[in-house]
Amino acid sequence: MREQIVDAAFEQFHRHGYNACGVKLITDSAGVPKGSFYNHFESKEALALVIMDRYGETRHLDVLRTPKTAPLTRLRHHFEALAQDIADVGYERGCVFGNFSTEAADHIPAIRAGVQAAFGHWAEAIAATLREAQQDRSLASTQDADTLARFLLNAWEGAIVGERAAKDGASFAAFFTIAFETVLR
Amino acid sequence: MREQIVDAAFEQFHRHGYNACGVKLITDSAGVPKGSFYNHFESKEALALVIMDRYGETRHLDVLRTPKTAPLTRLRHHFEALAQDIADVGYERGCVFGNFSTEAADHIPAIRAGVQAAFGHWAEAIAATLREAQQDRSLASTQDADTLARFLLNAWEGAIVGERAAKDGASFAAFFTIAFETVLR
DNA sequence: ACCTCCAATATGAGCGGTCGTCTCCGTACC
DNA sequence: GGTACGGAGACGACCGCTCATATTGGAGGT
Repeated sequence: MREQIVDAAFEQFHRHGYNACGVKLITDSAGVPKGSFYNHFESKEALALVIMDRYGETRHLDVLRTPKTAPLTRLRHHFEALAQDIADVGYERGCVFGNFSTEAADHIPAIRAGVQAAFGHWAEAIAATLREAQQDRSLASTQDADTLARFLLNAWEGAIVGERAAKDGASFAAFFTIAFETVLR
Repeated sequence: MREQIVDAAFEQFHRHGYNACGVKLITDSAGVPKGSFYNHFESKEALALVIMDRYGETRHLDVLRTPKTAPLTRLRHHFEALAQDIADVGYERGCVFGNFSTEAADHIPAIRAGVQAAFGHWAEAIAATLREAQQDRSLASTQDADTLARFLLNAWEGAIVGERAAKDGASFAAFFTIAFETVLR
């Protein structure tokens, strides 16, 4: 039953964000009674932290570590997988980390810490890939890998924000064009 | 009194976003009774549209049109002004457009349309500046100016998302470094 | 094999509070 | 006298959360 709640919360937090997603919405879509929620989670906030961990495991970070593929190709595949996930649902939901950062980071310290850690791990995985590319000369840029990684991650999150308003794929297309043809060369 | 409500809503929407900002919070911080709200606005949603217009006028787009300054310098001043606004309040609030896009674009069509239009005007102002720079050869990049503009705008919005979690200025710094040293050259 | 008992979980009613919105009446001004 | 606004309060719905009451399942004793 706990697993049903987590599965449903994963979907609903992803779709509606933190504030617009009530406990009742989660339990209803999980098919469990509302009263059962607090048998398994201390609070909605605590559930959100669990969901962030779970969500992090689906961010295709494994693609960045695929052996025998060129680093920049892996990076492209990484973002393509993320883009496909969002395009598949008609650009109708954002990134859980971005949602939580925008909605809750300012007034819920634990959520802010969770988002910060998630972005940190993600940026580090990208930076490691970029360092590989710099070492094998496939990336000529001498910009600091951590700075590049943070910039790319943020540019991606912003592309999601833009796509949620436009829903036409243009922001994602601009990201791939500029990131891989100009930033990463 | 209408003006008081608009001023307060400008501040509160900016700080808390759409969902976490109630009508009572707005009227309280405006110092007007809650009952007066609907004498001046059809709904909270209608107020949000007014606020988006007002907010657009404070986005320092005028800086992009300052005469006798090099186009890329104007662009840098534009983003520096935006960054200063956010740094001044301890990175404790986002961009109204980004907030609304994340929180409300999916389920409130009028808000989505407003955000889309706002991002469109903003991107066009940046693109015009970039075209100027391409024509006077201060920008060597042959990438399409509209694509570049959309990418930069989204990268900026993403930097705000990252900064709201980290609050250390690193995302803004990465934006200025990569955008002006790598993307725009 | 069977009963007893206890801890853990299931469950929905309901807590105090807030949500966006509306009603109603008093007042002010043309 | 009519229209527009000021302002108190309350509407039904929902918020996150609690609690008293069922229901369950397995351990321990005989």
